[in-house]
Amino acid sequence: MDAKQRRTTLDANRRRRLNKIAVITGPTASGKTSMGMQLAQQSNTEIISADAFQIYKYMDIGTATPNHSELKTIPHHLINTLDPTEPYSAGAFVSRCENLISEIQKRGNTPLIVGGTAMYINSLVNGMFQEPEKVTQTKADFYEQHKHTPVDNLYKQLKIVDKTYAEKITHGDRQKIIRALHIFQTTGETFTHAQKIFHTQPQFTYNVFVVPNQRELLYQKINNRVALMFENGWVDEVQNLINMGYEPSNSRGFQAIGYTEIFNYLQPENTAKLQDIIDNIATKTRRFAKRQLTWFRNSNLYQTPNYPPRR
RNA sequence: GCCUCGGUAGCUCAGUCGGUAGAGCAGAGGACUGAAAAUCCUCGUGUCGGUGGUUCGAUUCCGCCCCGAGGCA
Repeated sequence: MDAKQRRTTLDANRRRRLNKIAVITGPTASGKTSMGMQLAQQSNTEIISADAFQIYKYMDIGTATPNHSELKTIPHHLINTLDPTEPYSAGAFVSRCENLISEIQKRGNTPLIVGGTAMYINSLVNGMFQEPEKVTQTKADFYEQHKHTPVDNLYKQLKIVDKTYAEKITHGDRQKIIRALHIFQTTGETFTHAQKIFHTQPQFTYNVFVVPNQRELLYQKINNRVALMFENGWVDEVQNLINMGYEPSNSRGFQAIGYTEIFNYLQPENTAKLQDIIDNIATKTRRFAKRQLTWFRNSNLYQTPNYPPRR
């Protein structure tokens, strides 16, 4: 390689580095939104949400969707666009997100990805298992079919067809076991192997930043924020969803922490006190944050100076 | 003042016919390839209220004291 060639390679590398798309993530209530807003002020930035539930309409308070003025100041994508009954997933996120990035760059603007759904970010940055059509189509049926099969049986089956994956997950994890079995049945490939052959490459490169935080402070912020959500009318928001015909049985949106709890609270046969519901939701949110922290801590994907703190 | 019942893990409580103790919840650690705010795995947490006595040995039995709840006055 001569000097000139070396220089062009270097330039290309530098360009690639400069072109890296920034991702801001962190546990719930860590301040991702406001940090994203601050960063976005600097140039023509458009924010893409990497969040599994802010994408739904009519679910703003409990999902901590950015408020009206924030949405007005900076263009946001993948927020308030799906009906609560519609499915959403890592794959759906990645394809939408990659399309949006291209569009934004074509406009000459800078995309900024903000969100706390670690699996979505992982999938975006590392690529993911591209589920074949036939898998998607037959999924619901297969899951329904095995709804009542004892997990032990399912796990035994999985151990026979795909020992590697069986050992990777845990014996009670019905959700993952069924998925692996279903993929084996429809594609004829073990999930372990299928993950390799159907793996998609990411279209862009990214710099992922984790908002630093301290555990105790974070838990305090969560407790305060949950209380605030109730003050801001979270119960009314859920009542409104019910009035529109949305409920846990027909809407994926209800998988977001708190919504089903409040739904149950609003049922006529409910006997629980509101304060207990609030405490319960705060606990679930803390546990969720803890899982997020585990993810950020143990993946080489996430980099922020002095992060992660051990405790 | 007297009587009764309690005081054991961060919380709610079980238990030890005397050999220094568990459950649930909270908490901690971990896994994760199209449900991921989902789903799942692992793990402890202690002056057994204080103090004296009996005993080889007391959280357990006895006395006194402190704290809480109820009752009688």
